[in-house]
Parts: sequence; C-alpha cells; structure tokens
Amino acid sequence: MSGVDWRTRRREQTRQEILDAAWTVARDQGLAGLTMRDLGARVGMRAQSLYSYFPSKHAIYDAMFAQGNRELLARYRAMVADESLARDPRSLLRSTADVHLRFCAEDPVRQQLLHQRPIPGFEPIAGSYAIAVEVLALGRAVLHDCGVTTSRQFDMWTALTSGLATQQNANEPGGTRWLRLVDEAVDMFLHYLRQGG
Amino acid sequence: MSGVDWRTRRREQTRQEILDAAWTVARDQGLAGLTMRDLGARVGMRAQSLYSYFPSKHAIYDAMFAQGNRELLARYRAMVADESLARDPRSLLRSTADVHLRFCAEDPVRQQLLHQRPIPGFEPIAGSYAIAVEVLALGRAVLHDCGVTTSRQFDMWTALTSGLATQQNANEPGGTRWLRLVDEAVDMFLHYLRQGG
DNA sequence: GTCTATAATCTGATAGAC
DNA sequence: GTCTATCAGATTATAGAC
Repeated sequence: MSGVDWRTRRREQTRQEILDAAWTVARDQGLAGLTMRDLGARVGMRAQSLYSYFPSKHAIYDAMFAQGNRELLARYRAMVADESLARDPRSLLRSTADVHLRFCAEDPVRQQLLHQRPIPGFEPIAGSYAIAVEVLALGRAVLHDCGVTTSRQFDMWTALTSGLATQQNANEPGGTRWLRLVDEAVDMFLHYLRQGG
Repeated sequence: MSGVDWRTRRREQTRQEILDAAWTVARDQGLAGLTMRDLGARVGMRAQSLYSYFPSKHAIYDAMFAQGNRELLARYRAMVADESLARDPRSLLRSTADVHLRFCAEDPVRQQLLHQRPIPGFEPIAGSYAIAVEVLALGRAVLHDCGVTTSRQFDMWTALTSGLATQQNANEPGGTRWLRLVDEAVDMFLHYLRQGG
C-alpha cells in the first residue's frame, strides 16, 4: 500500500505547498517572472531542492495549469449538480457566465496561464490538456441545454464572456466594471439566440 | 536645420530598421523572449551597438508600443475620413469593428503589447500612452455617433469586440472563425442598444 | 530530502579603442 | 557609430556530501 503511506502523503503535501507558493510568486512577478530561486525562497528551500519534487520548471507550470483547470471543472460540476438551480435558459446562462467570470477575474494570472498561453515554449502535457478539454466539453453541454446548438452560437458565447473577463482584467483588475454587465450580456445573447443567430 | 539633415534622417532610418526587426523577433520568440542579442543579430549588429539608438530595452518596447498605437490611430482616422463610408449606425459599427478586429488579428503579438501589457515592469512613457488615450477617445466619439451614449454601452462594445479578437488569437491564430462572427455580433449589439441597454 | 558547489549559459548594460 | 572586452548578475539544472 505504498500509495497512501505517510511518506507519499507528506511528499504530496510539500508538492502542494510549492504549487501554492508558485501561484503567489507568479501573481507578484508575472508568470514569466517566476524563478526557481524566488520559489524556493518562498517555501524555505534552496532552488535546487525543488528538483526533488518537480523534474523541471515546465513541470511546475504544467501542474499549475492542471490545477487551475481542475478547479474550474469542479466549479462547473458543482453548478450543474446544484439542485436548487433554476433550469430555464436565462438562469442557466447567468449561472454559467457567473461561474466563468468569477473564476477568470479572481485571479488574472491563472486566467492568463489557462487561456492565453503566455509562456513561450510551454505546452501542457496530454494529461493536463485533457482536463482543459473536459472543461470545454462540459461547458458546451450546459450551453446546449440553453438552446445553443451551433458552433457559431457557442463561439459567440465564448467571445462575449471571455471579452468581459479580458477587459475587466486588463483595464480594471480586481474591479467589477465589466463583471456587472453580465446580466445584460446574457439578455443580449438570448435575443441573438432567439433570432436564430 | 539640424532636424532634417542627412545624419538625422539616416539615424531615424536605422532606428526604424531596428524596430522592424524587433517586431519580427518578438513574433518569433514571444514579447518577453526578445533579447538584445537576437535583435542585434537580425539587423547585423552586436547587441551593444543597439544602445547607440535606444538607451535601453524598455525604450525599444516603448517605441513599439507607440508605433502600434499610431498605426491603429491612423486606421481609425482613415476610416472616419473616408467619404464613401455609409454613416448609418449599422454600417459604421461594422466598419469600426472591422478595423479593430483586423488590426488585432493580423498581429497577435502587437495586440498583446498594446492591450494586455505582458511585460512585467514595462510601462509606456507618458508620450506613448497619450497616443493610446487618443485612440480610445476617437473610438468613443465614433461610437457616440452610432447611438452609444453611456459608459455601460461602450464597455459592452469593447468587451464584445475584444472578446472576438482574443478568442481568435488564442484559439485559432491566423484564422477567421471568430472574425466571421462580426456582422451578427454587430446586429446583436444594435438590438441591445435599441432595448436601451 | 536538503544542502553546497558548480556547471553552462544567458541577460542587459558599460568602457573605451578605433 | 560600431567594434572588442567585459562586468555583474541571473538563469535552469546536475553532482555529490551528509
């Protein structure tokens, strides 16, 4: 039972600690400004010791990418599973946009890593990318229940929601100026749907 | 008349050559991946010689930022001055979105530098930033003629158009999957306007 | 598992010859 | 105005002692 012994657990715990610190450093210095030196200092280690937990810096980016996508997937799933949730298209679209925008806006650096790929030379490994694909698939399924049946309609939806998030993060990070537009954006999109867009 | 003598002209010519090369390198290596060494190699100079033309690497980023904004401003102005342009709101919105999206999509790296500020520690100097402000002001004025009178409406417009550009560049750079949605996006937005959004 | 030591390389930038 | 030489420091990563 080596998978659950205390050594393994302790190791996993430290890996998580390092990841948490990596997010903190990246929020401070920018994603590309993350260095093993700073990261080690933040968890009370020398940079070289980090290699006991991650084989490379890219592996850290990759773990962050996977973690972010797992978090978003969990939130979508919690939303779908919520039995108190109204299921009419308007309510469902609002909830979906709300989950997505809150996620994007609460951490611009994470949003950047997950949806803009700003690290030259970094590509997530297949296993991590698969989580991102799952997120997209679930989003598409939920939107389908709202009457979004064509690719064009779905693309319009992602443009609209990601546009609100992008503008918010780029021009007023931490604020709500664009986030507050979500309800009227949903209404606007609903009318577009009904016009057969 | 030192401002127009051949020395000055030649110098300005070389500066421009360096800037052109900087765009090329940045498109290849990413904005953060631009190095003085690579840049020098591309124009047939040692990295150190570049300092005869730009006092620092940041000054190069700054000149690129200013150049990009001047280009966008010129395109907006050309659009406004075009007498063959239809002036009804729908046509005007389409032309505006078209200018903007074409600009964003034809060079994702430029779009990144101008509208996403991905270089940690880089802030354009006041003179360069002023051009960006001018671009925004002109955009606002044009949109006003289309019936966009409130900040909320203008924010919705920028979210919608920048969302289309962002999605296009992030998911299918060089393609037209989201760009092709511009006409129905304009129609969607127009209906939102008329509803008093 | 963490350390010291260090490799090997890249970075932006300066000094001074020509 | 471009060069050589060089600084001073950063970077990721590996080897090996403990």
